[in-house]
Amino acid sequence: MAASSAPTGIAGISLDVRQHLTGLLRAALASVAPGQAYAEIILERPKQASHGDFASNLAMQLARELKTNPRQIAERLMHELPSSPFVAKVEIAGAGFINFTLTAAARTTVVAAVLAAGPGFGRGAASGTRLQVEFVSANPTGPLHVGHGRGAAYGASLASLLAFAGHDVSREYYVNDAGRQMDILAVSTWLRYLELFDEPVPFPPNAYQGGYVREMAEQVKQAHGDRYVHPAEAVLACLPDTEDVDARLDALILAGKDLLGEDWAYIHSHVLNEQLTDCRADLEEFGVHFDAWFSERSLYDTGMVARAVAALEKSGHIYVQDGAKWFQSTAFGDEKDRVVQRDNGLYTYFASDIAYHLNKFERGFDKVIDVWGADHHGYIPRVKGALSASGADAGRLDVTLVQFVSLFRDGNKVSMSTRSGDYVTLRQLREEVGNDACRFFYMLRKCDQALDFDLDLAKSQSNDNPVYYVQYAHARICSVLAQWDGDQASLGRVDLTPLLHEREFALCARLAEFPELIQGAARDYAPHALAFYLKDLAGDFHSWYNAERVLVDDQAMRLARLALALATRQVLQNGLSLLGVSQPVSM
RNA sequence: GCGCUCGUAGCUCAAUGGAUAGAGUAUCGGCCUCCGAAGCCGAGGGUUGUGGGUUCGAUCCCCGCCGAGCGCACCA
Repeated sequence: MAASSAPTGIAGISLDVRQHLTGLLRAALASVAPGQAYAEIILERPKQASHGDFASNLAMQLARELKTNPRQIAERLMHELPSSPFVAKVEIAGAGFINFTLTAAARTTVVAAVLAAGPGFGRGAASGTRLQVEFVSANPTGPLHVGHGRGAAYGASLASLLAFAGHDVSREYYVNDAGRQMDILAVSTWLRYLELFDEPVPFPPNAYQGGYVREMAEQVKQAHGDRYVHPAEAVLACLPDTEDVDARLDALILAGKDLLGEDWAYIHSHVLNEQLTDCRADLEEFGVHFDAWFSERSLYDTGMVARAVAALEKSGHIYVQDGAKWFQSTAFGDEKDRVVQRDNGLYTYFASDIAYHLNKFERGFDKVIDVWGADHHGYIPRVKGALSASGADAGRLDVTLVQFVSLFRDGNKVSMSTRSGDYVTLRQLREEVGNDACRFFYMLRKCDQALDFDLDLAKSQSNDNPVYYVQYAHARICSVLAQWDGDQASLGRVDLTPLLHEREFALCARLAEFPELIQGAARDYAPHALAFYLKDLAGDFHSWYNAERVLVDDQAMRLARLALALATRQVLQNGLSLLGVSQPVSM
């Protein structure tokens, strides 16, 4: 067993103590029930300290097959367990659990392991799998709002988590720079610009209302004077005689393209650049970084959209009806078939999205993860269907839905309409609550849970925000280390046997849990689990720190406790940095 | 109407099919001549929406019902 092959004693066992115990159980199993020798052996960490460090439900799982009382099976398994220098006690409890209690040395050795690995403690072995996480991908038609903020915090933390767990991760933002929405933003800006020259055209209710549109119009005026001015009458003359607001808006876009000619492209690209630059800066300040910004328009420019549709056509998944081309997504479980090319010849957003996802797959990712707003859930069957129809493995696409954020101010739900420009931006939220609190707060609920965000509460009670609780633990450790003023590097080699209190064992157990927590949270795409873990870790630390003094006179005791504090700080740092939350030395 | 995501303490939220369902907050009671009280210790607070099923065991898996949010475009 590991014990005999580890001459340095038990220093190396902490990371695979689970494996070690599994080996013991496997040996006992082979003796008790040879026919079940390959049954899965599960070891979990009991929630209650009195249940030991690890528990196995093996006996209960075998009960049915062996037609025997679980507790009897457990007794026999326990009797056949090989002895181990790491196991202090084995007990049968409850319905038939086998509970293992480790020796003191086995429980505290994690401290040395943490200090030896440092920032790498908890990092998974390289898996060799390439993942892509695409998130935010908001239309660059206005400032990011608090809903985007949740997607940004979730996606960024998820990507960091997956990378730390051992995967090769690429973070991507899909820029919708080719659609009608961008045209609407361009024409909105142009109309505001015309107003500045006293050529007022009634501003459409379904155009972008936000103040940033007026600001962009002002910028254009400053930079180019009256170059883009046309008489209001000329614009109005293009309007159709209809009450249909969408038709009127489309007519305005056409009027802009006709009257401005080549200059339309300038307005269009100017507003795009303005919004994209702002979005990028906003996210950077939020600690959210991307490896790639993928342009939707590039899919058209390179002919990939046309090729994707043509391929589907060739494989017989497209039919023509009412002048439009339809993808037969019902053949893949969708509710209805979907248009990929309109009767006017223009491709739909769906068409470019097919091309985009095929492109992702062509880039060789083993797994493509899309983080979408929950309102896009109906979109999943058609995208997966299109991938399947194109001969791709739709199972390589995982879509994670992030539920809505409802904002409350003064007890009232804040209406959130991008079009009306009436919403709280991510930037405003960050300024009110702070980046750290924002990032952590977003992570305190799993993504498929709707979030009620009370602005007043978040603001007035920011001191009660859990992020401070975790950061405070970090600052306290920094403080005590500073007062000790010794060589921290030497703490990695100290004798840990003075650590004997239950609170010290509990803290050690929490530290030892970190690597498997990382793996589990990465597997489940659940960065919130890390936030909850850090809260628990900080709690275990505060509880211990309040009960036991670190800087005691006894040299051996002092060093052992300093080592435990330093190891705790290391794991706090590793975890907080994955969530994009700072680790202040003092607060 | 159909589909997706949900329903857990007064409130905000956790819980790889496991043991007495946990934290925070709020309420109540304790702890600073002592390394940071943004902290700690303790108390009360629950028919996990509801009715069935699966099994040694269900908050978790399956079905019905009730309720909430979202979606059901030749918009993105």
